[in-house]
Amino acid sequence: HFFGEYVGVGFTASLEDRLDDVARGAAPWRDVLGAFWVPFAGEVRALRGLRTSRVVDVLDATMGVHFFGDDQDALKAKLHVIAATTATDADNTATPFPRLGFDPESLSKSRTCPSCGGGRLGLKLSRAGGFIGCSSYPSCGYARPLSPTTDGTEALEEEVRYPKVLGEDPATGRKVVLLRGPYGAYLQLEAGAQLTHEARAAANDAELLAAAAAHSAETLDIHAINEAGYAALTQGQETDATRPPRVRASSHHPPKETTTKFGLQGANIRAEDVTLELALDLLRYPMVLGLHPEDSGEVTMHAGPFGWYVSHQGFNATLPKKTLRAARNAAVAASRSEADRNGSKREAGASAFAFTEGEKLTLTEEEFMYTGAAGDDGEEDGVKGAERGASRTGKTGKGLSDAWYVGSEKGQMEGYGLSLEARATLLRAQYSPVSLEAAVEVLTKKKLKLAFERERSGNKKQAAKVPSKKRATEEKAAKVARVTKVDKGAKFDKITEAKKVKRKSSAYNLFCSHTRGSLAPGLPSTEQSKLLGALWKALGEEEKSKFETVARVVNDRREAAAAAAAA
DNA sequence: AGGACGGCTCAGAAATTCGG
DNA sequence: CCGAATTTCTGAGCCGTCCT
Repeated sequence: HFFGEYVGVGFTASLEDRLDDVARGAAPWRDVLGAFWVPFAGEVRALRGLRTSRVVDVLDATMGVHFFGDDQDALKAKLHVIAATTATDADNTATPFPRLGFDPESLSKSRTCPSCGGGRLGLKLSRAGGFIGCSSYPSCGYARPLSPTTDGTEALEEEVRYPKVLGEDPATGRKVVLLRGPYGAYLQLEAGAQLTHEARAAANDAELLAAAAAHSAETLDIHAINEAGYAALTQGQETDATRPPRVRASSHHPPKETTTKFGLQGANIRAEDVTLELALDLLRYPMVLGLHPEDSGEVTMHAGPFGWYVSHQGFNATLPKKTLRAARNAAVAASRSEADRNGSKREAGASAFAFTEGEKLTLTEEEFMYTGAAGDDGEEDGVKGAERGASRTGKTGKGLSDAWYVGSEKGQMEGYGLSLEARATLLRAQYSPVSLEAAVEVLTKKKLKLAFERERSGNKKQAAKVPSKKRATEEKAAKVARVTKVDKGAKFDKITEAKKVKRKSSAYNLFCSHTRGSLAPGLPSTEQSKLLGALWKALGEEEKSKFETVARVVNDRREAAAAAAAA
């Protein structure tokens, strides 16, 4: 519409012909390029005032048939409006190319905004590119990606509309919202209305009651504590062990009203899977797990862009998958036993989650859903497996998109998935906090590992300085043995285990370390190896026997040192 | 299978940047 | 200032080549 001539097939073909003329020497290149450039530059100048919004309008009109299924009549009507206003634009130099006003009624039905019902959908442009948005923006925030839909209805239902209000935190009444930031979806716990003094006092009293109950078996009257004073009540209670927790007046520390955020990307959660319950679970992080037994410093659990980790005194350690899985299973087991105690019906899905990958299990009717993942036989997704007469027993595993399923023994992914409710319960359990003990273990392990590495690199430097290489390796072996005694980490173990039993040095090995230094500096290691191999072969028997003698001595001493260290 | 070597990739975590 | 994304830095682990 703006450069019609230049995108035409004929234009390209004729320009190619003329360029061929230039190549043959039949036409001067200045004339050919000039014939193209002069009018082209003029058109570019003329369109300098063109607004992006106008281009978007025209794209909206012409592409509407693909995005919204606009009918041909609607398209014709719009093009008519474009033609009419283009003429007006040319005369109007003060405000060139004003925004087009399409007649919304001329547009197809699927243009109606599914969110507000009043606005019309259209092509919009953001920093990140094109998208489909509502004409009532900003009062209506509906948006969806630019993708062609045949009937529009199916795609719209799956779409998450931002901001999405998930609900309220029942404890505080603060709003829980799913938002979309520059880097993806994130959860936000809004700064709620300031609590009244009475509400704060009640909350504080409840907190104190809980603390008191945890400390002593007998229930304390919290109001009596406030009136009579802490000191009077604790008279006669001498030791730290019997002293109840410190009591502070409620009005002294009003709760902080800050918004809390949680990014979904790092936790690898899909926005459409987030329920209010899961959101509240996630917004508890960073969470205080407890106090470190050594120094009583807080141990906290966080979600970073790289995954879950625990922190203590500024020292971080990533939580291994094994630890997270253990936390999940513990949480599920706890909810199960609680349900059993209450005599109530077991929470749907709970029984399905107290498993580890590869375990055989039988699903209940509620948990079970046929997903039809394999062998498309025309069966509709979501049909209950029982209705299809399928077995509800199989091995658990993780399929595409990390969705849990129960499949046949051979893992053919017959597709006996978990119901949506069961899936939601599993998701929640997945983000259970780890125990303080587990966190401390992870932290301690990493500290030991770091200490081990520091010592090892320290020895390396020492070995470079001190001429006696043998002494350095002996020290290293001794330290490795020491660390191995206190730690049994997976990868860490591999290192220590490998180093503990030191392989014997061959005469060739000694020759290599002796000669390597005199090779040309900067020679690649593989080339060094080739050269050393050739040199070793070329070495006379007498020379070789010298290295063999040294090797015997070195190995004997190493053996003696290892025996001493073991004793 | 494993030791030696430097270079390389990968992953974890700290440091920095971004946006409201 | 805060939380999240991106960049930067560091160490682990692998590669390939020789011989035992």
